[in-house]
Amino acid sequence: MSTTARVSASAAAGADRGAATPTAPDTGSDTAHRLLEAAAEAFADRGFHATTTRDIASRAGLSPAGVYVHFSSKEELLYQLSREGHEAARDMLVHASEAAGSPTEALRAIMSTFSRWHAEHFRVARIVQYEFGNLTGEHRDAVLRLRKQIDAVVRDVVTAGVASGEFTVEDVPDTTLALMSMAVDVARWYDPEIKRTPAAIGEAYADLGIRLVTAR
Amino acid sequence: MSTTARVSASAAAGADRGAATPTAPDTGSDTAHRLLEAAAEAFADRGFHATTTRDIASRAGLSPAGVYVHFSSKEELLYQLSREGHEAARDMLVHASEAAGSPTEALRAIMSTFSRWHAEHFRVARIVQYEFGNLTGEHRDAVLRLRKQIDAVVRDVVTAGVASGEFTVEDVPDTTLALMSMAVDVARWYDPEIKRTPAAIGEAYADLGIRLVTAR
DNA sequence: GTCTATAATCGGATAGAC
DNA sequence: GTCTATCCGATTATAGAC
Repeated sequence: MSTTARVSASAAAGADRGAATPTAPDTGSDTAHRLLEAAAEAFADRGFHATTTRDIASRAGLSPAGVYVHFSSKEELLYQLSREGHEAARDMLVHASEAAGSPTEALRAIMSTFSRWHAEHFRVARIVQYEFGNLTGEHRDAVLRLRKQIDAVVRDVVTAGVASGEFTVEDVPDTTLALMSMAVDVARWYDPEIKRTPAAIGEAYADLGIRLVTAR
Repeated sequence: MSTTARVSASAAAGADRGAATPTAPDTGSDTAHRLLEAAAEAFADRGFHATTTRDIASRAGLSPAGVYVHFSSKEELLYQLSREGHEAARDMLVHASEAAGSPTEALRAIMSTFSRWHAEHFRVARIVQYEFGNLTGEHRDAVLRLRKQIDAVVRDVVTAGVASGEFTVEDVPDTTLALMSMAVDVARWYDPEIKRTPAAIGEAYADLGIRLVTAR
């Protein structure tokens, strides 16, 4: 389904998954993983700036100083979470798109996958969508590149559907944005207490996505 | 257009607009207005927690202590902005809905008004949509009531359209939420630098809204 | 690799002069 | 109603013992 901005899922996943480089943060260890989980919960619930490193440390069962053995700063924790979240979302969309036999199937797969992910992983999704602005320098640039890849996957499907005559849209980039808005906003309102399951949300949004690209 | 949750715009607007009560914050004066504008800019750009009262004060041309003559706390500033923003959005939607002659017209008016507002007033809109969780106690309750009124206005239009046979939807509350998601998310991605005008966004989203409630 | 202790700074809010 | 000065708790990050 992808054209101009084709993203190979395997290549993208492999690029930064070699033997750990010596300077890279210690994201592999058990404790680092606990810290990432603690930070994800805190950032999603209270926001990046409202979260203290003490809060993260204590949720992970460490002293305040323990954080800095594994991550050089609070922003480094945010970056790891944001990057991994963006990569997971992108890879899911690439696979959904590639497995589909038509633009209609691809759009259904993309909308159900993407909106379901925003419900199921709503904490990471909130960090991905709403804490991007707290990244600094190169981290911000790196994540921005991932965001552009994600956008391209969806846009390419819409473009292909218009080309095949399956879709009728006023404007491809604008429609792409509206499709993504529906799925992204799931992270804002989703609450694990509600009755609707992430899977049901995904099915509903697949239908709504098709409606958005279909003229009366 | 409204039924179960009818909200009279005039009554709602008048309720809290009498002569200023002695205990109420000084939202009428020039300086208070400058502070609100300064806070709106800062909260929207950097978030509530990342904004310092010193930042707000200096943007308004005051010393750090000057803020507290007009507002009792940083949260009080957030509350005024959030409440006024919610009231403005609600009143616009009520008027759009009441002025329309059919559910189709009402939905077009609601979607174009609401999405245009999220672009034109994207700073206040971001505060309304993303800083709600930083309100405390009664402030939070009061704004939650406004949010329910806003939801009811849109839901009533969808319900009326289904009743008249103009709309075909799977589920009224779920479709209402998806409609609002598209408009709300405008506040996240809108940037005054882009070429699309708020009015054009409003027109496009009126069309997309109709598509969402129309079966093939 | 984790801790205790602490440096260095910041931030919300107040006191009291003008 | 605004200012200067300041209180005082909180916060990120580091030093150095174990």
